[in-house]
Amino acid sequence: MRRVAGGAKPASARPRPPRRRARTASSLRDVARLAGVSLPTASQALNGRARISSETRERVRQAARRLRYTPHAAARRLKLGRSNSVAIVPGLNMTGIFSDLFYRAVLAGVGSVFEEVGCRMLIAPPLRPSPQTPPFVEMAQAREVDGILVAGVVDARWVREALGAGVPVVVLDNFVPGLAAPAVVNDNAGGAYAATRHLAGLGHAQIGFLGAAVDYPFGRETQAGYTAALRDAGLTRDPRLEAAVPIDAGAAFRHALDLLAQPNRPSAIFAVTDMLALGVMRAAREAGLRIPADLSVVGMDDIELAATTDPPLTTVRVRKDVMGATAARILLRRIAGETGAPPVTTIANELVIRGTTGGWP
Amino acid sequence: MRRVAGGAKPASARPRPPRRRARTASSLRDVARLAGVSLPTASQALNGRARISSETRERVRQAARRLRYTPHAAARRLKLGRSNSVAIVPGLNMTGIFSDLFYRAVLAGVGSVFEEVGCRMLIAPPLRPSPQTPPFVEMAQAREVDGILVAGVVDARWVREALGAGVPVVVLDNFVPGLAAPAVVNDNAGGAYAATRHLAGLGHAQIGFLGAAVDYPFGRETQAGYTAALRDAGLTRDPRLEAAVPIDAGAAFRHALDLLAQPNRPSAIFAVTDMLALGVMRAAREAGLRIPADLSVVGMDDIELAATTDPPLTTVRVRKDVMGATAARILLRRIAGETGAPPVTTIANELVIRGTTGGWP
DNA sequence: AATCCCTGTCAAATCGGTTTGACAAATCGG
DNA sequence: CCGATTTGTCAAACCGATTTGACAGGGATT
Repeated sequence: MRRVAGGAKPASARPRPPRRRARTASSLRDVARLAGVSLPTASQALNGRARISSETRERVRQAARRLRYTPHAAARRLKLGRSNSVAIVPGLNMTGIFSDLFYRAVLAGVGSVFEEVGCRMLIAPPLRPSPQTPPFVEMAQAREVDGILVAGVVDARWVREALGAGVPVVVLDNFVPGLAAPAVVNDNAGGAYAATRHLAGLGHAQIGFLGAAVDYPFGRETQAGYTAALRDAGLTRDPRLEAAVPIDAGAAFRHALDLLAQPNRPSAIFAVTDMLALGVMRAAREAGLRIPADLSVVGMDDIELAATTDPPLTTVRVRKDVMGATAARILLRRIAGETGAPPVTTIANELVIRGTTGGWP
Repeated sequence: MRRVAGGAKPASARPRPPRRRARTASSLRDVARLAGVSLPTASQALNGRARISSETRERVRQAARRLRYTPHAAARRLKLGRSNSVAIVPGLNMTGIFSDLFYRAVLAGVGSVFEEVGCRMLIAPPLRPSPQTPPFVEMAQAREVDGILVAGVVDARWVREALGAGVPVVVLDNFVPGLAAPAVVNDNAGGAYAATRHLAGLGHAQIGFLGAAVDYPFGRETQAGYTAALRDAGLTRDPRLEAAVPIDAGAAFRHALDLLAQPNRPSAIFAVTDMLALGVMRAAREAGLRIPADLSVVGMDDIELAATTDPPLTTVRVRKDVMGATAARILLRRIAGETGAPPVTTIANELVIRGTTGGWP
């Protein structure tokens, strides 16, 4: 190859120029130099409790301030062995960390706690029903995070893998028996029971149930609460009044239309989430039924929306923020080395009576 | 103090036992040892393109697999100078990263891009109107993240500070002129224009406007679009038909009641966000007006909710996911060193005509 | 005056990787 | 058969901090 005078940029051939860094942040070394002390002395002056004369300490502090010194995060992490951050893992039943009205509120509670203690929150890619190792496990193995908070349904196998890497895990809204990770759950059964008892107390005898698939604990627990309430109220179950649907207002709408089209239609419906209850309300409008005169509706969750529907929705308020904050605090304790957390913490909820429930007949 | 025999746990006095690590993850050194090669050879075999015999490479790979080796995140970051992660900063106008219907959709778009390239998302604590240095600036100075994505309103001063630390910044939904950080915004003026023209085209002459405070660009831009559309349609502005309100359905409800109580009430209202439009719809019900027969309503954003109201809301669809994804891609390019991004990227939106708008009279 | 104990500072090791350059062995061309 | 090149491996330096232990100098004690 002919070399053009001046060089056809043999960039890779000659030793690369040291590429002066864009605007290199100052390191502890710079601070030490400016303060006229050695590097370890500067370190001690800034955060050590070692024997440093107050005069030196002040000099180092000023130098650090002048240079806008902030310790390099990765360097500290490497040396200290802590990353001061946790991973938030959206579970299999979440559509996405930012796309779920329920978990969003839970995570607000989580966030407030971690923010308070200065712990970073890393949003892990949402779980997928694939046999591949999910990213959060690799994050654990890479010690990228000090702890992991899983929100929702997760394959126990991966949790064990993460625990095996020595990183504590707390599971939100999903108790897996036998797992060495504490869980924080809502009292789903209790909530369903309270909602159903409320309707029975108003005189309803035909109480419909719009539940979730029973292959998730949530589906089973709400089902159980509903059934127990019927029994305690002296009512008999009628399978024609019950349906299991995906958690989706559209699906609820269609199933509710079916329920309401029956000759022996329910006079009240308990839907296990507010989104489902919204679908029921839409179906009632469609069927020409007035709420609550012709049909009572109770939801569960108390998403913000619930208070502004027409009429406002009676619902079981799930303490989403408390769930989140509790899980966060448990995780922080685990990270700190404490082990004495109960395997499950159940958060009680509260019936909020608004405008969609009324007496019958 | 009397010491009880057996000791009142002088825990802090005696040297803590070395606390053997829970189950120490394997390091590259272990892999090298198992494979019978030196440490740098193992490194090269796993990810270098250097001259390693394929036999050795395979041996190292197997050893790594056997030991479930995952490189220590902090160590790589320190050496490579990249953290492979970005900070998401909730702006001043966000109630919280998880509590805002609009930004939530934007961030879903952001997330999909970063997830695809394996870039971690760190949720920075939300900005507060305080003079203190916000955490995201420290994250930049600590090189904790490679880039910063600010969602919403932010003090230009802090953005400059972060840029000064050499960390690229992209601002979402808020263009600050003169800032060396590219912005991605919605065409607010265009959307307001389209909405207003739509109403004018239906024959409405009294078009009300529920806007936002004009001290944010969003308020000014929508105001401008509304005004221009009136002018182009040959209508005259009437200040009694306009109101500026906080972005909040409750506030919209109250202001809309006032607008509708006037003798010369609007026959149509354009509200600059869907949440406001929901408030207007509630106010119309309260005032006994049917939609769209007595009052047409147009919103803006097209939050999920908009399609399920009764009747479904006509609105300006903001391409929230596109905004997010675009901003993410621009940031990635900035991180890679490219500088040729336009200072503002405006995302066009689209009028979605549903059931809340009708002809007049 | 000799010994001892503090006090304040710094040299050196470490965390777990990546990268450069040196070196020995193998291969090649003439 | 010799020098040049290529190939495969490893020693050493480095990223930016923290922490341990050594050391010099000054004051108190005997």
